[in-house]
Amino acid sequence: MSTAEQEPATYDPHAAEQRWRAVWERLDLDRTGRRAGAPKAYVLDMFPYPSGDLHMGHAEAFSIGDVVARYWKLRGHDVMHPIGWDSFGLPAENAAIQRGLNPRDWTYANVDTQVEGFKKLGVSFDWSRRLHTSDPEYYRWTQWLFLRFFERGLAYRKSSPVNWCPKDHTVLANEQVVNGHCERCGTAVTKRDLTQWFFKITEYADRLLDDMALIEGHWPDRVLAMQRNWIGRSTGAHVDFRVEGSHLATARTVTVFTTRPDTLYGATFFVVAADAPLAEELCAPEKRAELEAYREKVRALTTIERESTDRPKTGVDLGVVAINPVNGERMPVWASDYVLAEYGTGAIMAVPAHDQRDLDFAREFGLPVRVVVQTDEADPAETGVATPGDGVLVNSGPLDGLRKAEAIQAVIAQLEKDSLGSAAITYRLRDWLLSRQRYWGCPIPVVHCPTHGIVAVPDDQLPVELPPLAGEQLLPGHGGAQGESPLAGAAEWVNTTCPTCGGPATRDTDTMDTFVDSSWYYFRYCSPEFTDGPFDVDAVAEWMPVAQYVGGVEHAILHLLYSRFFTKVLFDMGMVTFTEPFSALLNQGMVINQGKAMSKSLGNGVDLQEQLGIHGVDAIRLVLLFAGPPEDDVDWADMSPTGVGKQLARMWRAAGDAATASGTADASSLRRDCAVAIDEVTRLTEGFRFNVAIARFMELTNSLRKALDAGVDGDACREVAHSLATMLAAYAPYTAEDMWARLGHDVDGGDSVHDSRWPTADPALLVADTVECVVQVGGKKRAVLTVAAGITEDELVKLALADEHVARSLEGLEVKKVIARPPKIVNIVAS
RNA sequence: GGGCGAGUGGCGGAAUGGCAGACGCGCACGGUUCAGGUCCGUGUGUCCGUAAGGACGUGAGGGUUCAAAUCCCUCUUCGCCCACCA
Repeated sequence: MSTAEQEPATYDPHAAEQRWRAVWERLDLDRTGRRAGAPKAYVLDMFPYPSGDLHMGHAEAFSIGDVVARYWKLRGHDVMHPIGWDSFGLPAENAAIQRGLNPRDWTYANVDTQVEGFKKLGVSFDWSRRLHTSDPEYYRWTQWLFLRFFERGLAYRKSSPVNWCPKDHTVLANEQVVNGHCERCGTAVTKRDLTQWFFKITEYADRLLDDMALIEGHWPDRVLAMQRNWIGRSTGAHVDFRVEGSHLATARTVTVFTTRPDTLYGATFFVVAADAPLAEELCAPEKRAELEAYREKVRALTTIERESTDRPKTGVDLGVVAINPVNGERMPVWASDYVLAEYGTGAIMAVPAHDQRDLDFAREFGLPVRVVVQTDEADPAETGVATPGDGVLVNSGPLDGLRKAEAIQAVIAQLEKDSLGSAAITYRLRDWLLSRQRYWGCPIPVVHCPTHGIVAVPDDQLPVELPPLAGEQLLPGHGGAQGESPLAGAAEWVNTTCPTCGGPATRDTDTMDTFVDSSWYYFRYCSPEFTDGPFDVDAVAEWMPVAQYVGGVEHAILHLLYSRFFTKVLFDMGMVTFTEPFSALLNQGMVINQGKAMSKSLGNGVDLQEQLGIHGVDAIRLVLLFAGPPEDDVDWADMSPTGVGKQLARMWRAAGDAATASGTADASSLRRDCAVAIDEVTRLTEGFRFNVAIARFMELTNSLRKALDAGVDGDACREVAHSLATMLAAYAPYTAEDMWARLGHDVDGGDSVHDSRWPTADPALLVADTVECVVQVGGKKRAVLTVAAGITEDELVKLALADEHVARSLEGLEVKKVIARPPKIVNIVAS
């Protein structure tokens, strides 16, 4: 008879949530520093944007982070697990325009909702460190940091093409451009030149690449690969070409970047970016009109057209010639949009035989093709397929006979000797465009003075606070010129005095990209109340770098790259002693439904609050963790919160039964199962294999259930229930606490499972006396023997050959070879 | 076009050179129950067989090995990232 039948109490997740949440708050279990003197661990979740109430994706992400934080707490560490909000940003502004509000009201109301959501979810945050990037106390220091970057020459202004919506007459952030269309009105987006603020992240390109060695193995390879790809370091050479034309008084030197200097003798024409000033400068007078028309056409191209891959090549012959520095050959100079102004030098030597794009262009305009690297492939001029591979150099003067790599070295050496070029490295990474013509962001703390130009606002006048605008005042361009921030319309705020001369001046009306705010928030958590700087350097030295960062892969490039950049600048400023902010990174996948991202338009969203109401917090947390490896996407349609709820109830009942168990039967098997479970769950938790760890909880529960029903020694059952509850505390905090209380602990009096210690497995129990040994014949399993763990190879082989199943398989065959790996496996080869 | 990753039962997934399918969902059957959207138990890759047992089996094909889901090669399908980056 099952003891469960004598137990009237039933598992009630909702009652547990209410009860323990209040007790935990009173006990203040999650305050950083409660375990003073213990090893420190900074566990960080990517902070949320206050878009509304928490959804299933938040539940998964923060459940993962919480397992990590709770695990290290149970291991006795002093854990800092903070929370805050990335609370500047567009949605607040759009909502405020719609409702005639100030974005602040919408934002902080949503934050309050999410705070309640996290508390209900039982995430073990240290609430005392809470911050919001839109608080003046926070953005004061964002501005302070901006000014330090400005002083170091790392923040600068230049004219740059930006996304422009011709209907709304406004600048759009990249995030507002959806498939080449304006998010707001659906109009196709074009480019427009405006003066913008930039951070000089390119100056750190090499360090961003090289320092990856410090985090390799602790960050997902995928993320590092994406960053490497994004930075895009190419090695090659700069080569100087003289450009001559009747209208050019003296020959103009134009430098190109190439990764294939070995193909220099194969250059048959020269191309400059059509939208670069260089094109205009070089253009012969009689071609001016044609070039202007072409540039107009290119500018009018929508982002979609621009990005279409196999658009035919277009261009204009500029009517001037470029002179190949190695052989004096004269070649035509064209302008085309397939050469990018922002990459390399904005000019290329075209080698159609060995570059597909150049070949496409040459075929479009009937330009010559000359093979200079002999490969196995057919003639590109005939096939239309360029041959970029390795081969032997031909038609290349002194390079003839060399192979590609040798030729690259040789030609660079010669160019350097003749001062016609040099080895060079180019990056795909661009400087970070940080200004936004929006209201709800951190104001850029400079003023524009007619006499002194751009003047930094003195530190003691920070923060430059946002004026309170609301509703229609937030419309793009409101009160200002086209392409200006709504702040331009706030005359009282804009008009100020120059800090240098005291004369009339105007404030910069742009605000910063919200990625600036989020590039340093994890430093602020270390000393959130600090008023003498963005952070207390001692507190940061104590806690950072972050031991474990958890967040979505959607931030693989921007946020994580920017944060790494900020950390390196802070290092250069002497404010921190490390160069990488996040020692380890875990990217969790998304929660999808029926194979697709949950969304309102698809109508496949699953309401988190509703699910929590039905199944309870722990069942939802656990089902999300159990669904698969944390880095994979998990599909809600594949999950069974009911099933997981039953499992939790089963664990809960087992704990209750164990509390009063009075059996006396042999407990060795149960103890061994428990030791193995502890050992594995420990490793699995540390390796983020939460789904498998949960499977082990279920197995251990099955063992305990059987033991209870079989009348196994009561003390042993209680011990196992304690171990189970303690480990479960990291995964299902409410249920674990309930189990703990049922096992006789006075939680209200301060004896919480979350203050207990992770169990350790008795090593003696992990070593089994007997082991199952598989015997194979020709690789096929024929028998399973139970043998002593310490069996010798000879004994094992003897036993194996003596087995009747084995003997039968060997009938009529001759044993050729026996491979034995005692005590686990024997393989007999026979024929 | 380039880069990276993945393909295992009806489903989510385990196993990273040594018993394929742990654990769970689903399903079937039995017990308990007035009842079951409860609990307890048994079974559940496919095929042959009443069974014992056997054959086959990790996208396809080949290779390495006593032994391959796992390592190597070719192909294929899917996913993600970047994309006229010289």
